[in-house]
Amino acid sequence: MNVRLRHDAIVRSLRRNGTSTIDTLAEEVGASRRTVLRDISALRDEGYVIHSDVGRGGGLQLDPQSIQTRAKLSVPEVFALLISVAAMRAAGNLPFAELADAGLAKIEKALPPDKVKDLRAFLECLHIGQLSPLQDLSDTGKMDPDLLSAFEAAFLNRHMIRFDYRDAKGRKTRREVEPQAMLILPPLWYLVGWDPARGDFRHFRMDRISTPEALSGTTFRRRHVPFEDDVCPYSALTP
Amino acid sequence: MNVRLRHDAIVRSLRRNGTSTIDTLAEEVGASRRTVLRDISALRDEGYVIHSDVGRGGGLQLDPQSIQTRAKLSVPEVFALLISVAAMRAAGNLPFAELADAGLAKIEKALPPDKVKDLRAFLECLHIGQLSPLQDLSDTGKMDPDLLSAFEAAFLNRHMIRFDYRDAKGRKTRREVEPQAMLILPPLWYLVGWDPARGDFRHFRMDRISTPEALSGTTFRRRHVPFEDDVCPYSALTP
DNA sequence: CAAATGGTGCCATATTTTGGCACTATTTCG
DNA sequence: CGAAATAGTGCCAAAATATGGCACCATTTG
Repeated sequence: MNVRLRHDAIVRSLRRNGTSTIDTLAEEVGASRRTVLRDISALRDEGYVIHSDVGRGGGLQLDPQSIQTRAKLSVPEVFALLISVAAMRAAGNLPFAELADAGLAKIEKALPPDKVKDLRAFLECLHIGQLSPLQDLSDTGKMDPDLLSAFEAAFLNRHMIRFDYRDAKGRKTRREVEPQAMLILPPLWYLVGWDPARGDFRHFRMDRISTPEALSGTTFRRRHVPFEDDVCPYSALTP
Repeated sequence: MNVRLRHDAIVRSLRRNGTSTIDTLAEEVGASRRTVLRDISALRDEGYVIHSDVGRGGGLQLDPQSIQTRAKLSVPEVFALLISVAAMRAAGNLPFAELADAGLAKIEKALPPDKVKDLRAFLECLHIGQLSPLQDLSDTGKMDPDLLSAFEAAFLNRHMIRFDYRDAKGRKTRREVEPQAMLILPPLWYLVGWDPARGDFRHFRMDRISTPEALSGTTFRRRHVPFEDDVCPYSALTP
């Protein structure tokens, strides 16, 4: 039997039985006592907390808190999770934020080093604040699902971004802007772009953007984005 | 060299070079052509998308979108991430929600089956709505970090929960309630408990709860929690 | 056509994992 | 106390697995 499968079988068995002796485990998974002992040691190295009591009535016990998933996530998925948690905690008073952060920190540690750099660059563009309660939210629409990949490419590689925009009065325009920052005023999200044609910053509500596209041939330099005092850039999770 | 390390080395090399031939890779990682071919095949099985072109000028190319992390998360961390994303998306209009969901679905698939059942039971208790803009948020405090583990145990095993509560007027009481639901009105979180002593439901703001403790000897039955119409129970991510 | 590339099957060899055994240390039961 | 039950370690031969080399095939490019 495969090592991986045997480890899983041992964990399952420990979870089911509460307490098991090494010999019981060995019989259950069809391996020798010696091998099970080696597996236990390996599981401990992996982070599983397994208590042991020697003597009559003793045995092994798995701490259920220490059970770990080993999900494989793609980089955009990690970005999305991170943004969600960051936005939520900024929206105020997220319980369990420490745990969510700990999870994200682990995920971040598992990323390739240059992706971590990308992640931090992305987070630097993220500004979070509180929306005025007077804002009319009645026409809030759905976000274009292509936004994240277009934005990821645009922010990370300093590409300009082109999209169709429908403003509050329903007028449609085609825009080409430098994506300088992302502003989150829950539940609304804005792209803060420098519009070269107009020589000024413009805020675009994300749910009014359609057919976004990063212009891979272009680059731009970062500008100082004038934010009000109560809007602060998001500080990265792990310092 | 270790298989794991060699796989990592191959991925790194592919990421750095853009296009590599098998022979270049073999030289770089110090293995034979045959072994590198086997490794490429294994990486593809793991989910890496590697394009190949035969003929002069051909070679291998790694699709950067397919790079995966393999973080190991504990179960409470998964709960915390899930709650964060669920709450955020309910708070309105979370961009990239699909991606975050996809990530969570993967994580959920990697959980042991009984933990998935727990997760769903937990989510059934989660009700999410919109806070009235008139609510005074000035005295919002920090959540007790022990809340999640106490709540997890209490919700999943139907244990009563005991805690100290400080109400809006600053009066402190000690409570023992059945945790029937969790109500999220961002940015505030409430425990909805049936108080047997008072024979009625009570709402407790989570940031006013301290020293929570699941009473492991007790159980209770689920009651119908009277929610207003605009508060809906959170529906699990993967159907 | 020849050269450059990815890809497969086979087999002997190198490496790693496994099982068995002897042994130690600790606890519990009678 | 002594015997039994338990976890844990070190060592070595045997079993299993990974590796490298080779011959070979298919496709593309010049």
